[in-house]
Amino acid sequence: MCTGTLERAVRRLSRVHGPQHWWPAGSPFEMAVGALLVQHTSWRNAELALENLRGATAFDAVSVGHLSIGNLEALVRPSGTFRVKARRLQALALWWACEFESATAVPTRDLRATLRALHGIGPETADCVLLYAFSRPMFIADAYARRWFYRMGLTKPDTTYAAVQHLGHAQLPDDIGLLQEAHALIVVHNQRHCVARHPNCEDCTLSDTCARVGLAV
DNA sequence: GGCCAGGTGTAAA
DNA sequence: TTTACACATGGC
Repeated sequence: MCTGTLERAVRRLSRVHGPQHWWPAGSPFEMAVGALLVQHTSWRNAELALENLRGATAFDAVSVGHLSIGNLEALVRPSGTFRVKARRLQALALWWACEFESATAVPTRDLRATLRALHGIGPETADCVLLYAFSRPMFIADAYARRWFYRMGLTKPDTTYAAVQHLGHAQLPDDIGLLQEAHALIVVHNQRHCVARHPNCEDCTLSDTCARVGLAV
């Protein structure tokens, strides 16, 4: 693949779908909580839980971290897997309350390892927190990015998260804004195409717009 | 009623 | 090391 091809593809996504401006939040902590609550659910459901937290607390790490598990479960319930997420959220909030200030000075690689060591923070959530809450240049190699890379002929179906991420970093500049938009655009692009849900469906076709500009889905 | 949505941890093979 | 499964709500 020629250097710049992927960057051009991302810019085409931006022209087709428009600027996304993820992640809507009032603070880095709120962004991190959003990344946790959106795990395996829609943003709509995560937002319902975020609204509950805004209504019940000042939405800072100390007050959220000191809520009981029972209270947290009730508040995050709309985001699904609420018993699991309540515990993950408590762990994140308690860490954040103690470590956020010093974490801002920690090198990205080390900070990622620290986040990954927290309960319930896997590779994708860690990278979302790094990219949106800590403004670190991370390419998020989620399922959508992996499918998109595969459909562009860049990877195989079983290419690992780490390998897709490495390719993303190799082909895209360390531009925070571009990487933030790239993640959002890749998600939106996939969600707007039937083929994303039915990869083997003969009836699924690209939208006229995307086909015209040569975008893979 | 079934499928899908901005994953992760755990346990068995 | 890989695979299977549990976790669970809300919209369509």
